[in-house]
Amino acid sequence: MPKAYDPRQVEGELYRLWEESGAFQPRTDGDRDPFTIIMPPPNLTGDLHQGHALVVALEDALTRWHRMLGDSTLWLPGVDHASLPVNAIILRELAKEGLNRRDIGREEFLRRTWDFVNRSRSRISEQHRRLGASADWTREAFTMDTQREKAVRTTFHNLYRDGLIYRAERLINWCVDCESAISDIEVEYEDEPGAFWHVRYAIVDEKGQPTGEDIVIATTRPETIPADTAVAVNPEDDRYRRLIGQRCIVPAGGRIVPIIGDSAVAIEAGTGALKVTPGHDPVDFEIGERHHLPIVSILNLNGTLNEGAGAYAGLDRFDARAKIVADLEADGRMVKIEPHTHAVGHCQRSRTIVEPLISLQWWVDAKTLAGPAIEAVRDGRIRFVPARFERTYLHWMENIRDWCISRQIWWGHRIPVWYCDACAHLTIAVADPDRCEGCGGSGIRQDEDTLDTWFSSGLWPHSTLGWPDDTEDLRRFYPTQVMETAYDIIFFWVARMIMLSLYNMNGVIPFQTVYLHGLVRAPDGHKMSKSRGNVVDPIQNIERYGTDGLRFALLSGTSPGHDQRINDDRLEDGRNFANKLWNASRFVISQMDDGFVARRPVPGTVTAVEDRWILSRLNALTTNVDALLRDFQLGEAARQIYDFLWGEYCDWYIEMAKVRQRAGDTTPLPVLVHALETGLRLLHPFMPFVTEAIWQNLHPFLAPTEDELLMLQSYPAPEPAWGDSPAERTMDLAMDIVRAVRNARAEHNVEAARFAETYVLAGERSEELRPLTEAMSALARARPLYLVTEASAAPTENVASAVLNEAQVILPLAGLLDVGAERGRLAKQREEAETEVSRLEAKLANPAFRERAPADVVAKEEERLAAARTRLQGVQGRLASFGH
RNA sequence: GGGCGAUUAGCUCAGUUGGCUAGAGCGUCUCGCUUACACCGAGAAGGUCAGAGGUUCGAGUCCUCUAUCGCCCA
Repeated sequence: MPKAYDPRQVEGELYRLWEESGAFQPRTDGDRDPFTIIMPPPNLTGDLHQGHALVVALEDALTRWHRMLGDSTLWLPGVDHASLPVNAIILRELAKEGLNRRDIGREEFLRRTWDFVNRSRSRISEQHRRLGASADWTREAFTMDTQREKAVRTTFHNLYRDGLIYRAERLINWCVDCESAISDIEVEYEDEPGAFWHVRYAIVDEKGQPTGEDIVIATTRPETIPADTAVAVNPEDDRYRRLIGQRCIVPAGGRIVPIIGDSAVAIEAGTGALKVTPGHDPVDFEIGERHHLPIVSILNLNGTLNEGAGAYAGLDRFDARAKIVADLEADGRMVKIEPHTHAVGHCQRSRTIVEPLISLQWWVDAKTLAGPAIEAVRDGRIRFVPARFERTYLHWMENIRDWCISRQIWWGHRIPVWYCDACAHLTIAVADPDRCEGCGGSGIRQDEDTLDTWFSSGLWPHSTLGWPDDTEDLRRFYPTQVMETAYDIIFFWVARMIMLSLYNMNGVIPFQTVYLHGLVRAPDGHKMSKSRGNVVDPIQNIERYGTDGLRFALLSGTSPGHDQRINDDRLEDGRNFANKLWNASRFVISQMDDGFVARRPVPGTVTAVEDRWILSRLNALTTNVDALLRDFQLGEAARQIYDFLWGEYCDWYIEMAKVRQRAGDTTPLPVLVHALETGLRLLHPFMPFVTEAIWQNLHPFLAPTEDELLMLQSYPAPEPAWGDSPAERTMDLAMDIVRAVRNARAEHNVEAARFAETYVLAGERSEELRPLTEAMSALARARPLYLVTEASAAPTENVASAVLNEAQVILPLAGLLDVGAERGRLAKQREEAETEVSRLEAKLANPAFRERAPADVVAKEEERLAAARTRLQGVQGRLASFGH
């Protein structure tokens, strides 16, 4: 084994070994519980980012853990066709050649897109492998492959049949840049500085002649004035109530419109009078419906104004605004322009301003589908981790609006609807039809539009398993156990998977637990994004720190639902941990000759205190990790394994074992091996490569195993028989003594290399410490080390000392003793002991505490007080020798 | 406007049924004999747990309010 762990030497080869062994595929032998995670499919737009790395780290950890528990474990990977983003990329490429999609036609456009997609797929799959993902690649799914297309068409067909999909002309969100409708949740509102333009509308009499009176409205969108079909005021508003029923002139275009009363008008906003534009505003659309107002549409799909805008036709929407404002000012119709910040809707993808307009689109009746989806979470069949996201989910579900699913782009699932030239019948089919289902005519045309990508990813938990076919996988692995994803796609994805899965799967939930992780942010706390230019490529991190270093950094910093920052320090720590483990293992392995087989220690036969201690600690760790993982606390589990391996196993146990081995005692070896091997198994789900690499080196010295891979060994289970609190108590004391000696030496500047005579005064606890004399002596560089029971057996002059609760450490330093420093040390120790004694005395003197606190807590505090008093007494004794 | 989250050592963060004398990594300072490891070892310094009230024998942990930052929804 090389002196330093080099991830590049082992990762690629180990991954091949794992994958070729077939271990990524679920084992179905025996009586195994299924454990399934369907991977959230990454977009095919580019490379994986740190968020994906976190997804892999978490899901792979859960997967490997369950595989080691012996479950029939399936982690099913896949990718998402991401219609709008991919479409945008292809359009951009075309634009470089001076082309648009209509120049090349649908077929050529799709050919180019598939080309891009295939390249992108293989890159993403390679990146997943670099991350160590133990996913079953034989089952990899793609939202656009034939099986998933069948699922999409079947779902569409059934929803239409049940009246849950319909086509209607409604107000939609139009993205000028994407040239498509988008759904409500793809619109992001941002506060932007704008203005309230106060515009004077002339009131007219029955003949349409101006009465000379005006009504002043305030609008944030003057360019929509030509589409006004009313002016509305609140009927409670005394200023305007008398005007209700009268009419006024729209100052651009000259249309005469009614003044209506509607309680949706906010009295205090603007002037309290609202122009009503049902064709271009959702609130106005509703007002229009209540008052049966005509709808005027003045926008073309490319963002220019149409002939409905009269003189402004042909102008771009932003130019039109400027022109209309200028004209109103010229006409004296502009009363004032008041700066005003308001929320402006942007397309999530293109960031351009979204235009509400009337359009004929396909819709899903989300309200109906939401019912069972709400129930499944309310009654606990599906639970969220962390639980607070249940409220987020429920609130959204309870206020859900119908979902616009048609997109006016070519990349995606083409809507499986065929219109007939001869009759009005719509043919909705899974397989392409060649004639109209209604009249049998052959003149049929498929709908030009495609479906929202989320419609296909909404089927993911069952479509990936083969639905609508009645497959073995579907029967075995549905419902899945865990859906692990980011909290920012609860509405986009989680909610829709629940709705569509319940619908398609006869009310059976898609997953039991929704585990939501936070965002991975840049070191400065900002969101990583391409536009910010602060995206870090996880593959670069892997090159520098190894996959395990990256994974450990991500996992140890994670706690459910919370964002985390990732920086080089954290990655370095992960890399260092891998190296530390590598070297500890190198040491252990170097202790064994060829042909040696480490027997597994058996509880009751292990006698050395330090052996009993490390095995007891190991059992405590195993017990904690088991509970933490069951509770999805992966970060805490990772940290505890780290603390055990580095802080207890390496720093103390190995060092103590060396002492015995140097004396020719070989008994620590099986314990060294067992604790290490168990630690490797515990850590494997978090750091798969380094643990497997070490295990492969360790394997020859282990009792034969059925499988030759660490990834297929069993996960350590708690073994209460290893619990040994007497050994822990003894070791705690021994470690305290060693620390106290080291501390005293350091403060008196005793040369590190020098062995110094040391007395340990431990009273009745001396006997249990005696077997550790040599260990303490070596670790504290205390030689000779006298373990004494009586204070009289130790010198008192010219000594440095430390007083612990149950022992004292005395170092005769003669000429080396810094008297001033020693006085200071002792005074500090006294102060600490005094504070502790008085704190505990006060607590125990409180009758309420004795009455109400549990007996074990009271007993513990009493013990502490007794110990603190002994300690104080000891320090005072020490100080006395200095004449205090 | 409504909801949620965060605020703990110089920095990044743990601390999940209230018992903590508040921890870790990094950074800082001191010292490094010891062939597993300098991607290391030993020691040290460093915190009124955002603020104010409250509940409780006991609050970093529960409740109320306030402040700052962030996110979601309207």
